[in-house]
This record gives sequence, C-alpha cells and structure tokens, in this order.
Amino acid sequence: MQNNTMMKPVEEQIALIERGCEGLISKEELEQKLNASLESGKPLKIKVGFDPTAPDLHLGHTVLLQKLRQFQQLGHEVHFLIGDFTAQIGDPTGKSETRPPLSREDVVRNAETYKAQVFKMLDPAKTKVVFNSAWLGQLSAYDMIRLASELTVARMLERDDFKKRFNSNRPIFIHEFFYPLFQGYDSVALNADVELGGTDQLFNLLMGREMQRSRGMQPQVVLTTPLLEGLDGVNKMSKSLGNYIGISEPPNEIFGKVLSISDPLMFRYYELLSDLSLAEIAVLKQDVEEGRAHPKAVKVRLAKELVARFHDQDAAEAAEKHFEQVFKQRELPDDIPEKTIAAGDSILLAKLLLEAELVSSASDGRRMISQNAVTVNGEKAVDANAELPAHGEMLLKVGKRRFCRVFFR
RNA sequence: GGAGGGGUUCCCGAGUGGCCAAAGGGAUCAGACUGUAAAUCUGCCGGUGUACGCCUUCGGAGGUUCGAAUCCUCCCCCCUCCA
Repeated sequence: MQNNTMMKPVEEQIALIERGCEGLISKEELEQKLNASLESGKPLKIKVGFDPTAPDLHLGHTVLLQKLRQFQQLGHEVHFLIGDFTAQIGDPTGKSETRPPLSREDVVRNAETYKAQVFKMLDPAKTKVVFNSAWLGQLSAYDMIRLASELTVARMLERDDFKKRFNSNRPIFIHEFFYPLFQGYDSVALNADVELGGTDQLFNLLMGREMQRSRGMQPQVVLTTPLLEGLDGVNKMSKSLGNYIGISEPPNEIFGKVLSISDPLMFRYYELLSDLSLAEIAVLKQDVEEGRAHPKAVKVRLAKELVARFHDQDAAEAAEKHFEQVFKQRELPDDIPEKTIAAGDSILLAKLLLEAELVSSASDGRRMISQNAVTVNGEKAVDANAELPAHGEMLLKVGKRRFCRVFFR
C-alpha cells in the first residue's frame, strides 16, 4: 500500500519504534535494516507470534499490537504468526495447569476469533497471517535432534523463567526446552527482520537471532514491549486475575474501567496505548501536575480514545455521556438489565435481589441491605428482612453500578 | 527404587480430639470521603425466611469416638533429597 516514497526518515521511524519499548537489540542493526528498506523500497518483515489458546484479547495484548500498528504506519509488513503447532502440544509454561491440547478445529476457530480482534487495530492489507505448523509440522525426529543440538542445557537455563524454576527447585520438563527452539526456528522459516514480544519472551526472541545467524542469515532485530499492569496497578493485566479490559467489551465497560485506574497508571497507559505523541503526553502530565488540568478529564480523554479504537467515535461520546449520567449525576443508565419474576403476594427483598442476579446468595443480599447498598425505586432499603409486594415492577440497585428492573408477571 | 515434607474456606497461612464456619494477612464486595483515582476509616467476607438453630466445607473414601480439620486405614496429588 504505502511505498517507499511515503516512508519516513530513519531517525523518525526509530523514535516511534523505541517509544514505550523495554528493550531493543540492537538499535544499530535496526538502523541498518531501515536504511536498506528505505533504499530498496522493500518493507521489513515484522514477526510476532501468538498461541491460539486465549482468543480473548485485552489491553495488555494491545501494547504489542500498538507497536505493530506503528510499524505498519511506517510502511512495514507484519507477519502474524499463529502458533498452532505449539498450541497443539499444550502449553507447559509456569504454574498454570497443563492445558488440554487443542484440536485442529479449536485452533482454527480460535485463530478466526483472533483475527477478528486483531484487525481492530492492525491494517489487514499489511498483515500476513501464518501458521507455524506449516513448517514445524514437517520436521522429522532427525530434524528435531539437529535443532536440539544447537543449544546447551546451560544456555537454556539462562532463560529467566527456567532459571527461576531451576533455582527454586520447581520442575522443568524436557519438552519445554523445545519451545525456544521452535520459536527461533520460526524466525528462520519466515526470514524475519524484526521480532516483537513481551519482555518475558526475550530469551525466545534471542533464539531466533542465533538460529538465523548460524544459518548465515542476517539476525533479526529483537524488540520487547513491557507487560501492562492491570486495573489494580500492580499485577500484570491478565484474564485470570480479572484485572483486565477486554477489547471486545462494550463501550461503557471499557470507559468505566479506564476511569477506575489510578492516576499514575493512567500515564503508563497513555504511553503504551495511546496514539498521542510522547510530547503531547508530557504536556498533559505537566498540566495535571501543575493544576491546569483535572486528572479525571485527562483520564476521560484516554478512555474515549480507547473506546473509539475498539468501537467508534460515536460510541466514545455515548460512553462518556452514560458515565456522567450514571455516576456523576447519579442518574440511571439507559440499558438496565431486566428480569421477569413470577408475581405473588410478597417477596423477601434479599431473595428478590438473588432472583435478579444482583447478589450471589440471599445472605449476600441481606448483607448488602444492612450495609446500605440497596436501593428500591430510588429509596434506600434499611430493613434486611423487608418484604415487598410481588407485583408490578420495580427498580433495584445494589452498590454503585449494579442495576436491575424487575417485572412481576 | 529409597528417605523425607506437604495438601485448610478466592489467595497466603494458623490450627493435633470439643471453646472451629475454622486465628491472622491479602484480595473482592459494601459504606463514608472523592474524580467509580490514590490514601484513610468502617463493615462484610460458606449456605439457610429473619436463626447462642440447622446444613455444607479443611485432597478422596472408609473407620475410631458421645464428638474429628485434628486420631487410625487405604487411596490420589504436589514438593525435596538420594539413585
């Protein structure tokens, strides 16, 4: 799409590429590659790999995607590698339980979901989706032994993940040693110019360099992105910790979750996720520090940008309005879940809350009532044992953001 | 193959026969204060129609006992050391 005449000068490209990066190996090599690309008009091949195991992407994943997108904006070509081969073996990493190997159909379906999400950010015209089973599936036992002979156990144990486990006497299985080797071999097969990954991937990324070099190829440039902290600001964003913002979540959810992050974290998100330039962000930060801008307003801006990215501008405006309505003016949201319940003479409020799925048990409901968290038709419920007439309709609210409109039929 | 250590409520972790629904910490949730920020304080934190009651829970299955998370038997799982 974009030809070399539209490519930016190398220094400018590097500045953008380096932004928010944890590591770059090496800048000189990147410079060379960019120069060569500029001269030849051939875009660089940017490799990135994903296991098709968790097709629910969140903002943490998008740090990497954002970087890929920047490469695309600079005119380069992304090779989006889906690790279907490795996924079918089953991921052995860390303490997470061994996952059941995925079937062919699972992998295909997950890959599709992946693409649907990824193309919210990436330019399909500059993205090639590839599967590593295409070449890894061809390897014979002989090939595997050859691969395995390229690295010593001592070297393998340098990998942080392995080192930690080894030192703390936790088990490492032999087949886990093959992961870096396979990933490195992927780079050979793709002839990648640059490979991106999270910091935890550093070792694997470097494997690619070595394997390319030992085969007389120009080693790939390795670029690592930091792990994004989750909503709690402490742990890395992950689905299992529940501290994530999914890119497929509805606009109001994304907006609300962004608003709930802490102020320091907000600027981290800006740096890693926003399209604003670092200079613009620095101005924002200074404005906040010197009292010219309200931190909340700055956060709103970020929230809108992200909602617009995964939905659209209208959705962003609507989400902001919704937010102000519900939380600032304490008005009702437009989309309150509704529930129909069998009519009767009366019903215990705590029980009703349970039926409306606002609490996890009647006891929980009782607790909420006694903690002044429950509102019925706009009035605070105070009696934990209150009975309500079970007909007509009523509006229930628990806490700040749980609503339900109940109809008795 | 041999020796040893361990599996407790969302997480960490205390608890060796009744006073244990189980200390303490963390997380979550709710309330106050706010900007659904941070910090702080407070409450709650297995279920149960309103409950010093009842039911379910301490890896699993049995057993001993008036009574078991705690004792016994068998089994499952995790970890360490030796080979």
